[in-house]
Amino acid sequence: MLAYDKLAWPVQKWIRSQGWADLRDIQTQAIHAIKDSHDDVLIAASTAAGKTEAAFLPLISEVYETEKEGEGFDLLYIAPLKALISDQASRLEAICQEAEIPVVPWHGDISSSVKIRARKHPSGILMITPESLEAMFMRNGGDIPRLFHSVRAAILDEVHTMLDSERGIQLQSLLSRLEIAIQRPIRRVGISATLGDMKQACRYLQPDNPENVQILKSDRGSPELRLQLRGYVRGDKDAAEKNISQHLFMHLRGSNNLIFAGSRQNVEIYADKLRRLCEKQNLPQEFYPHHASLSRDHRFALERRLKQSQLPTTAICTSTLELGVDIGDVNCVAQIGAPFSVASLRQRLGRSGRRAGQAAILRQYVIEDELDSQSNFSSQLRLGLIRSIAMIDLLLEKWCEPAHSDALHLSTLVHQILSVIVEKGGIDKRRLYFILCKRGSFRQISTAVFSDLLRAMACSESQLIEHADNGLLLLGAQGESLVSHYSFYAVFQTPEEYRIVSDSKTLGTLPINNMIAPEMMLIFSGRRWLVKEVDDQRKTIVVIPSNAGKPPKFGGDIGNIHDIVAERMFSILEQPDYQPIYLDSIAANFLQEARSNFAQIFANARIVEMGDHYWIVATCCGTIKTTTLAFALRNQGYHVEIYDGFLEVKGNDKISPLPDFLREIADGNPCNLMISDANLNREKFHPYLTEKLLEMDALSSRVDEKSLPAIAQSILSDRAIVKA
DNA sequence: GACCTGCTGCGGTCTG
Repeated sequence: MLAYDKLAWPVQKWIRSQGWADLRDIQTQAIHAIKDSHDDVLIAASTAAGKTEAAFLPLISEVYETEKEGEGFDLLYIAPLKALISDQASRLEAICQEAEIPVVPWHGDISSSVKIRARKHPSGILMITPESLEAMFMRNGGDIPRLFHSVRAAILDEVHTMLDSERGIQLQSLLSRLEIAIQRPIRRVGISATLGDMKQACRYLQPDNPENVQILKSDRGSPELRLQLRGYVRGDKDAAEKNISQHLFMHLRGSNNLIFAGSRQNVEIYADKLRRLCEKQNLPQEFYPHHASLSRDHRFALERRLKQSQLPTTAICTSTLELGVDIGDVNCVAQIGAPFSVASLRQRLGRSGRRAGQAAILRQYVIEDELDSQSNFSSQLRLGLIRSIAMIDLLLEKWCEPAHSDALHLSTLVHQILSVIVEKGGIDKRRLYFILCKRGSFRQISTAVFSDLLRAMACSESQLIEHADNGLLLLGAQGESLVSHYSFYAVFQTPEEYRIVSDSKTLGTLPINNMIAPEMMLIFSGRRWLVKEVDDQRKTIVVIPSNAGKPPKFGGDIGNIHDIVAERMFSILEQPDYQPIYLDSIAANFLQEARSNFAQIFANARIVEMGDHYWIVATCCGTIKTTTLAFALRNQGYHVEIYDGFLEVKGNDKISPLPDFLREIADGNPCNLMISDANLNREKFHPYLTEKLLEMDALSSRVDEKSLPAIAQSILSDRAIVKA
């Protein structure tokens, strides 16, 4: 039977009205998989391959063909963005109109009257955010079975954003709570364009039976890729930025494009330069900035202008335009500076070349320092360029990062405990453990850790929960106050601002979303500082001006470079014969310099003594493992700076030479990995945990203790060969 | 050496 024939007639009618010549490959696959089995399904296909329709055409057909008893929603669609929900809702409405199936978008911008009506007569497709679903559990917990008993499937869009993120764990927990509430399993349908590890996504969708998830893949329709990587020397003042802007202006003007500038500040810098170039030539404006600090109206107007395609438009943006809502086809994607992950590079590139016969175009710009005798070794190795090449090559090989997935997520567990207590109005400890840990998304949590956590939540400083005489867990005073505010539903932290103080003067504020500890360097207000003290109570960081000479390498969040990317960077540095064809002459020259400097500095070794008590170490690992080693060294008294796959280490007379200490680590001697005075309060509910629980959480997510001896061994081996 | 995401219920005022 043809896939088309398996669809209900109103759906067939809609397809005919679209004038489609054929169903796409992924849609055919999905129709067969969904209609012929009850399996969970993972739909993985490139952007604009018709994934949403692939999931919904057969599911809407099923809803249409099935006689339902009583009221209740038929399908549950969950997406990470409000804009995505609104966008998809209007597309689905057209399909559902003929079948008379209601489409109900439900998020913070939807009026309460619509929600009240839908709650009164639930039916059709509920399209909701994780946070709004959380709110439903907490405000109308008793109503959950009536609303959801008839749900046929849960469709999770952009599922890659959920894997092992706080929101993802929250959503997984909500889905398992939903299944417990309606006393039966719910079929899962995941949708994504950017999955590094299909098996991991299957485990996310169905932790009990990952092998029963049908994986549907389609590469068809991935366009030809044209790419160029251009190198620029930093030069005086903003010479490089000026030259890049001029190049962008020349090549992008007159069409729709996206420029990913890397940070909000860079977005403003390039938007300003491009705007002035338009003004200078008396041309109408077509370059506009887009990032999260700009007003909603401004962002929305720009998105609409891009989508309507009437006027040529280029958005200079941060990751705001990387995901989700359809902004139409884009001629070219420019990336300034090395991206942070291959996954996000792939997602960005997916915005270009979506029309048949059109190529996707990537323009990568890299700025490197001018070298002199004082140059830092990271400049000498051209690490920005090397990382860009590594990422582009991995992109071409269709690889992207899998998520890190051993984290305990204790902050999110605190959130879910409070939410279940509210939903049930009080609950027995064993039942709570069953719902959240045994059956839910917190399966790594032992009963002992769970008890510790409950104790921390009940203690006099926290007062999140309390034990009633009948053994039930209830909300405590602080818990009551937290859950009564609407800011509770989101599980992720909006970064806190710490005041930066030097010489008892406030320099300004800095969002803290990384571990800041004494002896770390940070850049602030264009100057270099050394952190002397971190006061979590007063939210202040006391700094003093740091020594000139070495550029500080800490400021902002450290991006998580994956091990595979770091390994590829070393193989690019070590293989003189490999010459990517997409480099311009300056970039090719940078690469040559990088290789000759690498050979000169390291000369086949992995650890190099640069002077008295001063070493450079090539860890050849990604950020987590490199950071793990850095913590072990810092706790031993070394001063350590972290780079991509490298450490710069300074010792002193009182501690042993670095190779000796590495030998101890290689022999498996235990190391102290935690910095007791580091800021471990990173997530929303961390302030309610004990020191011990915080350390456990950080160890599970931020470092990789197990790999430490192996890293030390490979560094110490005479000639450690990096695999290509 | 970074970015992004989300939010209820109720009471007040205004409009037709």
